[in-house]
Amino acid sequence: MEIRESIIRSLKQHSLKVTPQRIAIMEYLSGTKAHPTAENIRAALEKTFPSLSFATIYNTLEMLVETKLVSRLKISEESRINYDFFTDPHHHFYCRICGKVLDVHISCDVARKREVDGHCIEEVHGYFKGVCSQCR
Amino acid sequence: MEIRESIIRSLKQHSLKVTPQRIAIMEYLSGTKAHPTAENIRAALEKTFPSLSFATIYNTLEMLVETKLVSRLKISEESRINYDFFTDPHHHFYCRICGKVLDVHISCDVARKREVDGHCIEEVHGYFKGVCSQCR
DNA sequence: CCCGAAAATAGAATGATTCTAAAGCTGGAA
DNA sequence: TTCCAGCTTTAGAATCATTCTATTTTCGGG
Repeated sequence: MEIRESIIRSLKQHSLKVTPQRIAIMEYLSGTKAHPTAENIRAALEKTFPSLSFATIYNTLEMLVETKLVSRLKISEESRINYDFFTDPHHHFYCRICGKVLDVHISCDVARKREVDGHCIEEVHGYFKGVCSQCR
Repeated sequence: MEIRESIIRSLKQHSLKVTPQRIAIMEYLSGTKAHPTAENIRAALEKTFPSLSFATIYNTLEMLVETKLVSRLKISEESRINYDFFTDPHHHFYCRICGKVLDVHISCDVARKREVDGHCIEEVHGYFKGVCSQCR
């Protein structure tokens, strides 16, 4: 399988061990647009990995954030972190009715800046909050 | 005093009781550019209010957020909330070295949008992360 | 000045995330 | 192929910012 192979390749590139848990978490993240939380990941994988622990999930996510494959979204009002398999830079929308986190398709000059007020920018998060088109 | 009067006025406008704790928290917030956390507020006011509890601080902050006088920033990497006495809409910068949250002075068209992808926007947060001018 | 309602307090509870110690894998070397 | 050191996983405990609870105190209209 295509995706599985590229996941294994990217683990090896960073000299990280290839484990079924890591592959499953990465496959799940890369295959969804839902910006899952750690709990979502556990729920999604509990059939195939009944003993998958939060420690493993958080360790894997930490590793993915370090290697810039995934970014952490602190957008929800529920004090949970949503994880986004990083493709192109884009902004996000949080619906206060249904709680979903959605990608926003918009061109943003500001997000492309490499510095502001003399500060060096390494990361940009654009968060919109309100009511999504479905919940209106 | 000017500021104290306007604080009292805005509490009365929302038919909220005027208490010394509320005034102190609001005065402190409106007088700083540091985007304090609940803990920062407690530390700043412990001399004048030795028994000020977190419940009071969080209740007051909740009330200020409800009345749109203050906004919650989830920008730091330390899982704490920074509070911003709301004046004009503006973006924020988080320095991963010193941990400070700074105002960003930049004009942003995207932040003025009232909807994206059919979603109704009620709130916008622009978060930049990196190394601030002092820490560079 | 009184009194009911709202607010403040101390301390317990919550809940997402992180840590810990022990057991289980992974993958390079022999 | 087997071995083994070290990295990973696991269950469960710990952490810690925030929220809740029960009680006491304060506010402010009458």
